[in-house]
Amino acid sequence: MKNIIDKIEILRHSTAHVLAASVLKMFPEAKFAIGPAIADGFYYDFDLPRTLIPEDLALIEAEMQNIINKNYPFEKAVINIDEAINLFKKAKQDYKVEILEDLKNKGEKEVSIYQSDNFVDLCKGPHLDSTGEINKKSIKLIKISGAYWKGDEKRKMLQRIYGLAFYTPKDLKKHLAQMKEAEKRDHRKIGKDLDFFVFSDLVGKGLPLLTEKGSVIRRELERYIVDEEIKRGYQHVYSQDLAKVDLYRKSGHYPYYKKTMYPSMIVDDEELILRPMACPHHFELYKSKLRSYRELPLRIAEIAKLYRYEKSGELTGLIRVRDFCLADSHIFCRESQAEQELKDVLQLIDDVSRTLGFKKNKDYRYRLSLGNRKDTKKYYKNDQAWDKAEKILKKVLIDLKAPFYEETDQAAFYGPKIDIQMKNFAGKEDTAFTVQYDFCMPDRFDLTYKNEKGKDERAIVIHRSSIGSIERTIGFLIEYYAGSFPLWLSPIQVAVIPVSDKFIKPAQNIMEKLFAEKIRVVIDDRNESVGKKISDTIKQKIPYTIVYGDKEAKSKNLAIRVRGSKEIKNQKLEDFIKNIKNLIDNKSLDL
RNA sequence: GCCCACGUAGCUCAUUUGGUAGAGCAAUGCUUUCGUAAAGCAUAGGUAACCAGUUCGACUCUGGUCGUGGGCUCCA
Repeated sequence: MKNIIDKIEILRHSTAHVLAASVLKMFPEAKFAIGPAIADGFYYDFDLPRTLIPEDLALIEAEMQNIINKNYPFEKAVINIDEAINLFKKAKQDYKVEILEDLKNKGEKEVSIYQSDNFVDLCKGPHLDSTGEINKKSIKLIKISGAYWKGDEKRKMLQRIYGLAFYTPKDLKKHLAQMKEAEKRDHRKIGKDLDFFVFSDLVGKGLPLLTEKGSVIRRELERYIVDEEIKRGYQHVYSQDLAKVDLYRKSGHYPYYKKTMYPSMIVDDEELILRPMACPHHFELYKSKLRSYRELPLRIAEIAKLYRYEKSGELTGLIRVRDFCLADSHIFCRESQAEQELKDVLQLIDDVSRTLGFKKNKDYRYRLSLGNRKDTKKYYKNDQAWDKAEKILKKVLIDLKAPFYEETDQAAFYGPKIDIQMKNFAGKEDTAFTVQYDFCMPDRFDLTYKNEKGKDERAIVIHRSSIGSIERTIGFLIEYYAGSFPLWLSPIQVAVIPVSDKFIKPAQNIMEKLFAEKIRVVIDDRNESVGKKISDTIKQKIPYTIVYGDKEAKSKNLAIRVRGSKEIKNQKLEDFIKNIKNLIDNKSLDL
């Protein structure tokens, strides 16, 4: 049953032991926490007498090489758990003792320990036979960071060392090259280089300012999604960014979300707050009149500005901000309609993703985010409803043959959800879009409709975002296309370059004709060489560049350079306009 | 928020142990009027993130604040 992934995990975990052994040499009083294999490598958490500095990594790595050279065997011994506790107590390994006591409480009778040279570690294994099996040229320590013991921010912060480990130096090199490529595609770097967004210390952290170019991208995405949703039967609304705190007390968001909400402000006798979500606003819209079963499903949608006080260390570029715009919607329906609505939402998300160029399975996958019945603090208590909701979400995913995986303890407090996880070039995943099944809010807000018999019935709410947070989606797109946006999203679609001053006038005429057709066009009439201007349009990733001079004036044909190609296409202006408008209207991914 | 690292011109970066800043690109001006990845010359541009402290003297050392990055935790 062992496959290659398991094997490389053995290598990675064994390398973590070698790391720990090296750290022990440098710091005999070091305390050891845990050191698992992770994607691409491993880490180990230590409690050390002093904080590590980056230069330490080279020293530790040198010691690791040494241990590998010595080819120590990994020797396994199975011992009684009380014996193990005594052993690690004597060694003053508090963290290991804590792990052992947890194991003992769970009923474990004996545990295995592994020894290599003088380093003994509690570990269930398995391991390589000896340290010499590790190729010392295919491992590398990469970074130091802090990490809470047991992931609990109230516990001590330990020092974590991350490393990479592969079978061959070639694999390591390949991985490092990929990391470099990801760095080049980093939306923060490209966003700055191509002038999409900026940050200002004075405006504040987590509050990006979209430049004109970035704003074009946002406007196009918003127009697209609003039109698309209206086509599919959504009612698009505008509601306000401010609301009384009472609204969130009623929705029940307040106790759960208090930490991520901005503090309230008191104006006259009202206590107001910047909204962290639009749900309750849409509920109030729903409740503004008596609803009939005939109106359902009722889909209220909004490009909603939301404010969340994210911890400062969590902010990154456009991916995680404190003030963002969510393509949000709440679908009010009968329980019997929920399955079809969920399927339609997933279809919408698929269509949106395809339009943006993201590929299912390759670029994104589905996460069925489940609750935890035992955690009544985090989740609304109603076991039966949770079971039902989780079942229906799973059924929908299976029916649609969607590639998904399950994760517990990832649900919203009011119900389980399907998260669409987008993978970036660095291999990390972020939630792009989300679909949630809510049986809790309808109770709290008393969301009802009149059924066929004129009796009140409880509605179900599906929360969903189609194109996600616009900011985050722009971030994904920047990285996905490395700034070379599809034509319809390109801030500048066409650049016109007159060969010399003599041709500025006719070039302006061309520009005006394109402009009149709502094509985003600029003219580069700077006193620079043609080569220089071409170089600039390439740097700016402008899809089409038209060079205009004597030849074009005589032939009435345009010389068009298409992004990504060195060849020059010749085309009449009318044909070019027709062609490009067609590509824009179809949101073509090709030029 | 916590651990670590970082913050020098619009951008990318120099300034070897403390002696008050320099380059390329960009910008502006002039020359050139140019054919598909960077023409030439000149000019201007800095309270070294901010605030204290140590020192005869701080970009450099110390402390604090703000911001950025990588993690932890959290999440759209």
